[in-house]
Amino acid sequence: MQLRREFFARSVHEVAPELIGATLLFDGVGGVIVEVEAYDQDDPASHAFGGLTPTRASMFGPPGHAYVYRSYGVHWCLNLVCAPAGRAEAALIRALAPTHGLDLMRERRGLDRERSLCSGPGKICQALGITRAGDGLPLDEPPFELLAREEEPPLLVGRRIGITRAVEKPWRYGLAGSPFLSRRF
DNA sequence: CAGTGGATGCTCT
DNA sequence: GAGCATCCACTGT
Repeated sequence: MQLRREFFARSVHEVAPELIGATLLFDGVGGVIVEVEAYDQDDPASHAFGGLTPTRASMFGPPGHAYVYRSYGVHWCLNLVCAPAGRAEAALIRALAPTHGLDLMRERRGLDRERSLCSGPGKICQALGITRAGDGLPLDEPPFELLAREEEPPLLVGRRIGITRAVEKPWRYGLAGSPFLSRRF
């Protein structure tokens, strides 16, 4: 079942754990979300912290859309904007279990093992072909497709990765037992 | 398997 | 000019 835009119009702290197990596709290529992180505007590690800038505009809403940013000048990273009205919050998609379009992913990522096709936010965008052109697009229309999970999966919770501020917040969620995580919890 | 360091280029001060 | 919500290759066990 397709996730509707209203699904994302809640706090990221509610939505992010519910994204684990959902299926994310871009132009028909993608897989099951196995790792996400939550960021909100009161969080010093967040792009929303410190206010609106042109490249970060998508993070400030409306919810149910993509926020794509460039990381370390090299990689693209995908967020799903999840926020109640007036808030700037988003879930960073950190890892997928690949299910759709594996050949295309391998081609885009090089001669990679299935395990490392989508085990990191930069890897996901490379494998799915997501660039700045995807920034601001609605998540309930092509090229995006988001399918709800059928059952509630066993969750892992831990500290976020790769940040220097607010490192103590337990806002990283993962699918327990998945071999496709970007790092172990 | 864990830890380290370089590449990379854009954004904001 | 500093600082990155990263990745990969390389090292050492």
